[in-house]
Amino acid sequence: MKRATAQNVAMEAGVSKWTVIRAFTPGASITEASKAKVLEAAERLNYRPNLLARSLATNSTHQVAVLVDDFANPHKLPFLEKLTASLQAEGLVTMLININQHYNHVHAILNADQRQVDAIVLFGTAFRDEMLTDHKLGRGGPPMFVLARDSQIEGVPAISCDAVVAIAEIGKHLLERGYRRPGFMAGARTLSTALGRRRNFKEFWRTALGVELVEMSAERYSAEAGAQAARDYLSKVAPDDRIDVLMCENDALAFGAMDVARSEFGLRVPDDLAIVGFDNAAPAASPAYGLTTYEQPTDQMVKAAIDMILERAPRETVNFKGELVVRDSA
Amino acid sequence: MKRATAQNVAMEAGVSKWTVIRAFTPGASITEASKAKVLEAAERLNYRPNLLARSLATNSTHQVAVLVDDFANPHKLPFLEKLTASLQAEGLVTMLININQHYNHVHAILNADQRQVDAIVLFGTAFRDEMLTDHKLGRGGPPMFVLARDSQIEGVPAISCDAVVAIAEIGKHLLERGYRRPGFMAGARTLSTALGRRRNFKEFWRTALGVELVEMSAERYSAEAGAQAARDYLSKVAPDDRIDVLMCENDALAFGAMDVARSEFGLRVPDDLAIVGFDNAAPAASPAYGLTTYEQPTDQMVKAAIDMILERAPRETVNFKGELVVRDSA
DNA sequence: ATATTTTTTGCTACCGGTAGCAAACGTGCA
DNA sequence: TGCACGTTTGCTACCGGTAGCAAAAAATAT
Repeated sequence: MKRATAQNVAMEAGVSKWTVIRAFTPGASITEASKAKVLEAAERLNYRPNLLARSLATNSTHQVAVLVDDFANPHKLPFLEKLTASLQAEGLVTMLININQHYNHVHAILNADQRQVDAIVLFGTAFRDEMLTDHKLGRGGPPMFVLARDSQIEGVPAISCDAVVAIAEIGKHLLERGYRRPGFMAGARTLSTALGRRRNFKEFWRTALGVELVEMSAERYSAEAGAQAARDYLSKVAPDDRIDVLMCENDALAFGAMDVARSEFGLRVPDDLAIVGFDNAAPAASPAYGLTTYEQPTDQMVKAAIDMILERAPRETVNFKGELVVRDSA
Repeated sequence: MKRATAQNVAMEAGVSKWTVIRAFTPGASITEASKAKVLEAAERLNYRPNLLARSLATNSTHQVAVLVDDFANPHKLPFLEKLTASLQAEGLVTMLININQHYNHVHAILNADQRQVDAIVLFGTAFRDEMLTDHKLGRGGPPMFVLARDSQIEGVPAISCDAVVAIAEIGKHLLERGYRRPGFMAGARTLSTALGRRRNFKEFWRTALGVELVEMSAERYSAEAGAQAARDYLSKVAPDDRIDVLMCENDALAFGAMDVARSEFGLRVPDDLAIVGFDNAAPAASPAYGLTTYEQPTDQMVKAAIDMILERAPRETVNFKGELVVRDSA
């Protein structure tokens, strides 16, 4: 059965279609009598306005494209939950776009643009800045934002957790606990801008103690990749030459690294090797891991993103301060 | 700057707007010459077709609403990754809808319907069947599907993992390992249809050994809720009277239960208490948990769902066989 | 060269709403 | 009773495409 349109309801109620529209427009000029008549007819025909047609006419879809590429990170899920809930509370709907080998940023952005989304959020996705600057997609297209990641791109504000402050806090804590031989595990190496944490961490130790950071990198941001990177390092370096603390770019890597250190090399954490993560993903709190990590202020970040989308706040890069969560692993 | 329309490109290229449209319609009747002319003009004006207008005219949005309510379950993330990737491979886009206190199924379904989505997928969400049957939303609205959960609802096919087979396999395994005093931890208790696993498990033990299942239930489907439920049980029941194996309705609950059993009650898993989960979420594979669990055939399920959405397969309830993953915990 | 067929192009009508103007209506007041 | 005024209703034009028919142009046959 075909859906009823305003025109159908109008016939049924014996009025014009514009009167029907008015009955469904809050604050429109219409008498109680005709409104009741229309609503009753609408009920009978099971009519509800077609938002597609409305979007076309008003030039606003109330849809926001959210691009995600890192589904291996358990931290994404609660973050995504908050983001979608907050968007929905503002009457916005989430178009979730999975960025992968078969569907890259350019595909995604062009498609979202053609669908007339109100905004595009790059949610922690890994991309080379040139990709966005080359394709001048800005031209009258939807505004773009980078969430939970840095961005140096002109006209694309970033909403993120202040990496400088975060690393300083973590570094200070590790220094106080007496760690002296730091290591850092990064995820996918290819991305210039994604490496803020590594750079800051390296700088910290150089300045504080004059020591060089031992760097390793995982293929991807996942526990398996973290496990493999840790395995490579630990099997290559003799116990006495090893680092005493490993900071991982995110918790997923840290879980993998900790698993390998404990079960494959018999190391005690933190006594033989301390481990620090980043994100405070759910398993970090479990006694099985007890991971010392850094929690991003996701509520603030989500709020800020939405304020920018709705133009309630200036569209410019902002950084929020997170919080060090000290547990057993360091 | 306003976006260019087909009309603008037509002026620029010196043709009619229908010729422009044809240049962007694969297989349309148009000479190479005018196509080239149009594409060049389009490039100059940065034109790309407005999919909103197309959707309105063709009565098809290529959008699929995916409703999710259980963001505490880490298993959701990789599943969602597959689902979105597969939808995108078919040219469909995912509208991710977060079901919670402030935004229930009726809201979500009505909204998705108004946005003219091509299909609605209830992805493992908890709802009372009446909710869907009362509101006769089917009337010309988009087809609905239940994914990764049972459904008895007329006209709403379910794509799920065969609970009977799954529970039989798990039960058989536990029986062989010599467990004799089974317990079951369910998530949110309110849902009649969601309790298939519990019912089958109960039935299994009754039939096999004539023993009664010890039942407990968590507030929600999360590690914290699982931890609390386990804590309640273990602190209430003396060691000698306790169950020897606990099957949890999903892995999230199992992680919480295992954490509490080990770290708060000093129990060895599986010696003092064996634990079984369901889903094979990522942490289950970690040596920190080594959880025996049951893996749903997510690839098959996703494929089946998409085949139904695209009407490449009959729209009827299907069950797939999963696989028992035996690890250390049972 | 003309007639016929095929391909290409342009056209009207339509998808289901919105914006804002103009006519119709009802009411209060002289 | 007539006029001014505010409210309600209906109207045209539009958002940016699609469908399918008719006219024009190009290709082929006679």
